[in-house]
Amino acid sequence: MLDDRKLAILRAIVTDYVSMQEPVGSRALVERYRLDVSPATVRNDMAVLEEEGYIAQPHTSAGRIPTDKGYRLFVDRLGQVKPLSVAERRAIETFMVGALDVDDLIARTVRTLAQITRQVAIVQYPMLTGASVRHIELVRLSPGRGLLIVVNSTGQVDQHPVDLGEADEAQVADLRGRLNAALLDSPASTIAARIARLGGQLPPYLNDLAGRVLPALTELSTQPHTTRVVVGGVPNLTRFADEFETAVRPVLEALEEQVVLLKLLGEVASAGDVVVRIGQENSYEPLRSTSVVASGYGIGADQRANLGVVGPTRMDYPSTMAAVRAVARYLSRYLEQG
Amino acid sequence: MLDDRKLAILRAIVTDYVSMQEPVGSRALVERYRLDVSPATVRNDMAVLEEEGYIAQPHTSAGRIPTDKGYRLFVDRLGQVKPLSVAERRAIETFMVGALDVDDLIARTVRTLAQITRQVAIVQYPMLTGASVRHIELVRLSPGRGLLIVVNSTGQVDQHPVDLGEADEAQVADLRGRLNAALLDSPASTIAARIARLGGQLPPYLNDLAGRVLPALTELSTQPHTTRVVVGGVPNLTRFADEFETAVRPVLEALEEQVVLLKLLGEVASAGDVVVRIGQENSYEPLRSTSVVASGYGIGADQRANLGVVGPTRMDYPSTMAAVRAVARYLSRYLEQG
DNA sequence: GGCTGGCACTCGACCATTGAGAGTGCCAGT
DNA sequence: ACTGGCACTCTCAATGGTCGAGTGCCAGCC
Repeated sequence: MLDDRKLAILRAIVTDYVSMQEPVGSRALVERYRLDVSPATVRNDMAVLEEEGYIAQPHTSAGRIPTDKGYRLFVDRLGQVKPLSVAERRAIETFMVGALDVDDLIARTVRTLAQITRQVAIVQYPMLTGASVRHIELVRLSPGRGLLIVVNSTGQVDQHPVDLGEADEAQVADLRGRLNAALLDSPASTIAARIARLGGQLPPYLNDLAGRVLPALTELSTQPHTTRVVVGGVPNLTRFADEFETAVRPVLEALEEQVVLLKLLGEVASAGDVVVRIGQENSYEPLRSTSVVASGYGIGADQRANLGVVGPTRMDYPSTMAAVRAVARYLSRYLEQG
Repeated sequence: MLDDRKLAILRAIVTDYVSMQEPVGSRALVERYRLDVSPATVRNDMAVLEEEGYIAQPHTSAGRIPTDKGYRLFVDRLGQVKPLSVAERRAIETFMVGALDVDDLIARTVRTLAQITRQVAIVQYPMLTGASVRHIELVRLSPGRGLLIVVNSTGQVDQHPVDLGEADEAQVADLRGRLNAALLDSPASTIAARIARLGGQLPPYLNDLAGRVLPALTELSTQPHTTRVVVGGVPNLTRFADEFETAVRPVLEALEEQVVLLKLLGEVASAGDVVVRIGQENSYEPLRSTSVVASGYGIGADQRANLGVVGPTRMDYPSTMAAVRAVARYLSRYLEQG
């Protein structure tokens, strides 16, 4: 029931509204996009599009704006691939040349993504499945309280506090030695099994301590750093100063909640390619008036970390999607090369 | 030239403007604060205060608002100590009970400070001078590139990438062993000297490598974590939605620049007590229309880390200063107790 | 049957006018 | 030295009128 012309009109409405930021009428439409029909015809088609719920009027006698449903159709069927500009491409390529370590790499990534999309960027720390354990440190901070630290071959450092129970310094040193001896240079893929095996071979006097430490170690070495996200480009939110109380505040609040961001990225970027969540489609209530564009990234097929941007529903989807995809790919490639 | 009554009027103006957020006139002043004189008298005094530059009129026939100079006088001589409310005090006490480690402690601190001041909070990572080196790890990531990691007794983990030059795995392991043997459990106060001494005792074949690693190690062990700050309470900026383009955007941009924040805190909080920078007094241009309230904190007299808040010049200085001071003290005490 | 030009209609944006109110500065009087 | 009174200024909110963009509908045309 939506013929080609109606789709073309919807595409034009989305495009125009995104770039002009104000409702678009039938006359402007035929003038700016070569539709080769009269405004009256466009109006008839727009009436149909409105009935079907793809566009809406803010008020009578104003132009139309796309609805979430309209954006969805646009993204799924109408968006044309928009290649990145030379400057954008160069920005991506430049940003990682000087990365010192993983922290720095992620910081640069989030900065770059925010810059080229001109939106708020979110990058989750990568899972480095190719990494192997380089050192395990078990520190006794005070009686009962300790800290477990795992250093892997990429230079990533993960830590987790542990309750040491009644263990004394000697027991801690004993276990630390055994852990390092048994697990050093284990690839991440086999580490869980090795930890389990080690658990059965320990002398009885270490059983209590091991029972407290080993679960944390398993968690650390199989899900390193997954719990951290980095946010950048927050100042870009000031571009929407008009809808401040309604839209910006909830977004700022969401951005301070690591847990929320992780859940958000996790839900959105399940498949390998770029995924878009538009307005109401977001399950997290305060972000119902924004869109999220995200992608998984990582080494090989095992992409379990995510990155993306958050912006207004009226965003330039083709460009944003292209940028997110490009950054995700570059980052993956960089990680593969070490 | 400023008699008591004029000072009382200035205090009343500041107090009223801060709570009401709008210019205050002579009538309202005598009504709300028991000044025991007529509005006309107040007007005369206000004329003097305006001449001296302590207050200003947004436009003719509007009330007066304090200038930066007026706030300065208020903070220096007129602000009365405002004790924290029970709820605030309890919030501070509660926030650290469950702190797992240093990261968690800092995260909780920034959250608490943002919550009770209702402003943007900034907390710098603490210098732990009482700490001793617990483990040194030197990892070779790829030929030439390496990572130096220092774990201290409080569970804090610092890392720094190093250029390993031509060194092979054996040399790296050799140096790592010597570093740990020589430096383990060194208190931070003596570590620099020990590193220097060790440098002279190394066999020649380690000279090149040591020359690359030792400077980084010295830096890490004497200035651990000082380069990191954590920001919280950003959503509070939405309370000033009116002055958006002018004030909020530059603040958001500043908050993304760790370097700027460090410099800011460093400049402000030099002495042990709470320090206030008001508007123009800030050297960093984009923050010229905001005020910074900061304090040093740390263990003993050796307070070299800082925390504070950033807010509009029209803030409640007594309350904010009390909150910053209280949080700084609690945090210091907590760190001392380990 | 689908497209088009024409037309009456609606409604928000914009502008000028106006009145109310808050606040001031000044001055004469106590 | 303080006060009451007064004329003046200026902002803010409300009012009302015009303008124009945009629509829906309809009759006519290809």
